[in-house]
Amino acid sequence: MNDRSFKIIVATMSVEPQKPQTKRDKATAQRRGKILEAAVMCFLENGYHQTGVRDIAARAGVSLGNLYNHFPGKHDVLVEIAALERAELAPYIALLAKPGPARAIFEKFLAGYAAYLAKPENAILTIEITSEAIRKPDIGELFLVNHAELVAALAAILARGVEEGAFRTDLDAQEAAQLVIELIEASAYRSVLSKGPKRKILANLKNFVLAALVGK
Amino acid sequence: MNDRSFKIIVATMSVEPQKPQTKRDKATAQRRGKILEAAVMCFLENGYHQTGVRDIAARAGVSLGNLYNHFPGKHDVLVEIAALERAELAPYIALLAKPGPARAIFEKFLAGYAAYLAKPENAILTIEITSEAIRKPDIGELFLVNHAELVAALAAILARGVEEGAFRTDLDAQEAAQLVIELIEASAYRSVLSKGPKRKILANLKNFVLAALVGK
DNA sequence: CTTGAACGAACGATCGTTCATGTTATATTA
DNA sequence: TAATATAACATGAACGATCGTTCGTTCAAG
Repeated sequence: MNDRSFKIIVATMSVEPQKPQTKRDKATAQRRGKILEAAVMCFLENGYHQTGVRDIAARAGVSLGNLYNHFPGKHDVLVEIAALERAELAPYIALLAKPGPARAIFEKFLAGYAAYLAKPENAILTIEITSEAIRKPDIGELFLVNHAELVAALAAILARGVEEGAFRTDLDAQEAAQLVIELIEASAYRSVLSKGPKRKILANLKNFVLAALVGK
Repeated sequence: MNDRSFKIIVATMSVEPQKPQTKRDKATAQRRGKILEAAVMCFLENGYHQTGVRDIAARAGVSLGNLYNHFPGKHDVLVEIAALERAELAPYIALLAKPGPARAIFEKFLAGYAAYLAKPENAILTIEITSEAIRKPDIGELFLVNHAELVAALAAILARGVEEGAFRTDLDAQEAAQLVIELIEASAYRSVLSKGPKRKILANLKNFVLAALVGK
């Protein structure tokens, strides 16, 4: 498994505050990061419900009791991870907000976001969180906010594309954006589940989506 | 919650054999059906991992020990449910195999399958099974077989549609079928998760998909 | 001296499964 | 047909394991 995404997650979370940063605060932040990192790996390998708090603590090299000094409970660990996952979407939203020809930007976004989800660790973690979101309201809300943000950014550029004449004139930007996001994600999940060769998935996805948007 | 789908499930499973049908066999089949029905409801309400064997037994009005006379274990209950879910796809596959104009049949299929998944109980149950399929090979295989069957049937009619001139000539039927199925399913799951009004989802889905297929 | 991080034993609950023990319906006898 | 043997059904207590969480204590930093 690739450790890259964990690094990102840990890096992201250390940005948040601007505290006095005593020696102890620093150590605490590191511990929290280690725990989150360990939790992500556990959830990826065995799923949220099959992972015990002891597994996380052991993997993080932290005692069971100490984990509860840093997190109120198991659920809160997942919530924090879900929030960090959300932060990883920021670059793609930023990309969509850039100036330039709508269609070119869209294609860049499509390739980038699809590549991001093509990594099994990202896809599986998202599935795990989504699955939990069905019954845990706080996670569900977080999930929907992520989605809405991404869809809104995409809808904006689709609308601009319509104005530029790059897309069909009768395109409902909002709904099309929803569907495109869903299609990218679903396609990624399938490729993770089937474990087959995934070389041509992106190309087919691009063809299909562009046909739907351009309609020519 | 709607009890209709459970009835179907139970009815489906009673068709299987053509046994001597003693009084005891009949009672046993009923018990098994009751247990499966109860399990489905539990899984829908609380998810697979949050459901205990005792919950299933209690809901089915069966003793804990007796449940193990009918099923080897909890996992096997889910496997059986997954298999029954698969059987529910049969009508849609059959629909795709019918003769007639490809486009009309496709539109009928699209509406039917989308409507099926629009029922929360179907969508959630599928999510639950999919989620489990990631780490349980037997369920995963079952899931992929379902999918492959549906995709193959859809690909066939898309190919016919290309011949008939109803769809774009450069359409890769196999890949397009994959994507269409994924899009229908993903769209349904989102609608379940968001709990918002879902009246216009089908119309938008249809527009989008047809634009992608027809490309005009 | 105060504070909170760090620890692991312990708690109560629940998990999936097994088991000993009746209790029936069915098949086999007479 | 009536009696009996048999095998499946039905039951809930019990098992060992593991769950998430709490607690009392130690120890070092502020």
